[in-house]
Amino acid sequence: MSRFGGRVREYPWVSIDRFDHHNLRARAYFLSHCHKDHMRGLRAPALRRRLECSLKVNLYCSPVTKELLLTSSKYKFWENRIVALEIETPTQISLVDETSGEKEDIEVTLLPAGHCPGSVMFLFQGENGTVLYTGDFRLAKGEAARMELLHSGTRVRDIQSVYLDTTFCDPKFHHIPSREECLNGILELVRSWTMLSRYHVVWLNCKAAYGYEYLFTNLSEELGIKVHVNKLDMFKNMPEILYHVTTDRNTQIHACRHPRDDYYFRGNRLPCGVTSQNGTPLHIISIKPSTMWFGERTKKTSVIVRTGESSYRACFSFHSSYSEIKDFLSYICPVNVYPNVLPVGLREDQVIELLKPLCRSYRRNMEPKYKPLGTLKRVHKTDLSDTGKSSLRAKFCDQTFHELSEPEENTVEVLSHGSDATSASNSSGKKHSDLTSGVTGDQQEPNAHLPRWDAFFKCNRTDESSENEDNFPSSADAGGSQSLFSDSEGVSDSTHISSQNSSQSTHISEQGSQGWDSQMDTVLITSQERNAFDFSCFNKGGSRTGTENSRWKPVGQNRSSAYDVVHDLKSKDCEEDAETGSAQIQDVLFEVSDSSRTPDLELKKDSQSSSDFEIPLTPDAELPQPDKLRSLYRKLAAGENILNEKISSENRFKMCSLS
DNA sequence: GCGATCAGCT
DNA sequence: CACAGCTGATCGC
Repeated sequence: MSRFGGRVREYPWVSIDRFDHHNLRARAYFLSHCHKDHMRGLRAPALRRRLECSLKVNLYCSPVTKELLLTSSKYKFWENRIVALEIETPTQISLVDETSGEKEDIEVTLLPAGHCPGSVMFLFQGENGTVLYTGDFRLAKGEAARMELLHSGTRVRDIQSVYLDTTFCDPKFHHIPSREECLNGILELVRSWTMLSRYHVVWLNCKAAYGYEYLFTNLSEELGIKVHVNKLDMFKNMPEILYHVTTDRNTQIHACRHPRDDYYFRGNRLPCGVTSQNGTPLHIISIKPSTMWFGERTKKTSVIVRTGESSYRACFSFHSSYSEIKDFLSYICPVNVYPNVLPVGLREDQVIELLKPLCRSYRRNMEPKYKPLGTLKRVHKTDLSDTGKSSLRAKFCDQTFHELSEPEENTVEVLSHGSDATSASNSSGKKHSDLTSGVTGDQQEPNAHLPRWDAFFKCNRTDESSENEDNFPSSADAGGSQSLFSDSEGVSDSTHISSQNSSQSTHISEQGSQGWDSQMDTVLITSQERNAFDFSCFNKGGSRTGTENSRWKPVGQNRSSAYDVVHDLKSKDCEEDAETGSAQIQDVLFEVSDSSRTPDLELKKDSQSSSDFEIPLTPDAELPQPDKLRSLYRKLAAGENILNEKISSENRFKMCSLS
């Protein structure tokens, strides 16, 4: 939850995502997206009165956010004061003090944030420097490098301060499976269930908030089944969403809600009340999207976990993972960073310690030579529908904005909101146990001269080969190490999957003993890249940067997602389930399983499952030399066995984490 | 009666 | 397992 106070220190006349207290005096308001914790005070009488007396005060947001906001009658009084700004279109705004006539100009640019429909980040430019307020965001690695307007010419902009979504800024959320992987897992589960019969239905147990729409649209698109929701009038002007949702309860996918929906579900009833069709009782499973639940317990490849006879958890996140945050921030490399959110279980000073190494002057002090900031990775592809905007953008790019210059003697300021930097001074006490991993997260940079696995393989995939030529820390594309395992057929794939199993199943049995549903069959779904997804619902009419859907597509990935039965505590119960379909679904789901687990792979799994997300380097292990690595890669690529050359699977992980 | 705040519950 | 909400109780205006 956002604890941002509303103001950035560089531009105190604007208020963002907060509308109470001191924000009542702002000269302009900004709303990044339509979640309640970013709308505090927005419909309060105090602000309403302010609006009536100050005729020049406006609220700026994206067109989709405006649409969603005005669907609720409680915000109707804003109607004539909301200015919808197009995405990625720099706009000049005059901040006028109506009593003194004092005026200050500021330029604002909306950048897509990938958090929920209409969500944006705000890039402010003015006489006090460039400031980026991220709102809430989920951006994949390398996404910042593809945002043209974060750059000036071919270089990244000189950004003074970033006000950052730090929801998952915690090493325990180091990796969260990508949107596509999560979507894939859910898709295959829903597909498997709904195809059993027309009486097999799925309840998506989603929270009451915007952000699940792309899940609904993709399921509907892929399966041809519309999603039942309570309300859809907010999408009345968004045909790309509207088409895939319905208020007709006669459908196999439900995302409807009821105050006591859990109680309903236990009584084999959907939240909308439906329990049978034509007299035939329904077979309902629930899928609960969660991130935190996964963050603390799973590894990279488990996207779906069965938690009960007919209950599943699906990994799903609106917010960037720790590594995505690090990638984003280290690419921007601002002078200052301010966390907007306190991750659960972390203190502010701990978050700050994690972020500080990614800021500019810290890096300058640590490295002997000045490391230039990034360059634009790929020129933004202009949408055909992008009429008029490209010319605007061209005009904008012709202007000479302050080019990136060597910063003066800036000191790193990583401050808490409203505090006087007291927390910025290093408390010499004990650090969070994982803090150091944040600092060493950049360790790959000194090894830039080493051959890189992904670069090596990309040589064969010429379609995107130009993309990885620069040497950014963020250049690990679309999942880096993960794609190493899921794409290469054979040894490493099954090794990786089975490596997840032991600790996973251990954990599950713990959960089982804590009173979860009785049948604790655990299902791990390994994700496969499948790029049939459309994220257009995020920013209606807005052009998009190269989001995940425009990345490389795997060649020859024809088989559907692999499922792996990990643990079947009570196989007897499965027989009893036969009537409701649980047994059938196992047949459908688990076509790929035990055959991939050879005895020697089983032996290795323990060493690999010791840490949650990354396998740390063994302290005294020596790094392979470049020529050695090169030959290893060549052999791996050719499918040759390398095990007899002392390269255990553990070392393969190390190489993977290097690249 | 409304809003703000908090506890409790997903 | 708490992502983002809702409901209900209480208090003050």
